Amino acid sequence: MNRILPRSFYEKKNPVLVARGLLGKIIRVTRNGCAARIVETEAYGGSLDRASHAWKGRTARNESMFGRPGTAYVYLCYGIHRMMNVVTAPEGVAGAVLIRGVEPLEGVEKMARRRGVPASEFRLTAGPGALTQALGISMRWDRCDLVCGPIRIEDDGMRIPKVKIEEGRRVGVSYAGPAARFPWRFWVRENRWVSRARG
DNA sequence: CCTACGATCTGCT
DNA sequence: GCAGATCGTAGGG
Repeated sequence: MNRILPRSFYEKKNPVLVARGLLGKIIRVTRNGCAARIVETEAYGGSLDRASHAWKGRTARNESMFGRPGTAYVYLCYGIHRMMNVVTAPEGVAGAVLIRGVEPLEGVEKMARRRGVPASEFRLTAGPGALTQALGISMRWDRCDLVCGPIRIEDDGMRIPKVKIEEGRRVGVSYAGPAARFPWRFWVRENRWVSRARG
């Protein structure tokens, strides 16, 4: 049986550790029966990370980033795409991990219908905006609990060997000065469902 | 009130 | 490689 990741998993002070640790874990939307394995993540920090929404401080938009570890931060990007993050820092401190790519496991036909592309295609769940659409994650799930809420992150015992984890620069944050070069993006080497093959 | 813009994706060149 | 889609947020007047 799969084990739901405990709150302690998310309470590490460094989002980079959680970003690495989430590779190979399973995200499950209990309501619609869809599940997928996480193969690509990015870590985001607080006031010291210019690429982070929390860089300028606490606002109504990024409020959930300061919330309880093990909850979701879902936001709208470019007016079109929903982005799914896992809050990782202690309450009151900003820190999150963006889920950027997942490998479909269950409910694949539902995912294909939501996306409007064949289930066999790479586009089904590669990319942060694509995977939220595939899994049916909307703004309603902002701030929801990932330990006992409608979205869960599980461990089925699979381990990604260290040599199969690659790291590189985060995507789409070139405006962020030195922070743009932080190697805070992680993905599973040669996995088909990684949004971009290299960093 | 008004404006600029973004942790993206797609389709076309 | 590039433009367009599309809208909530934040900051300025």
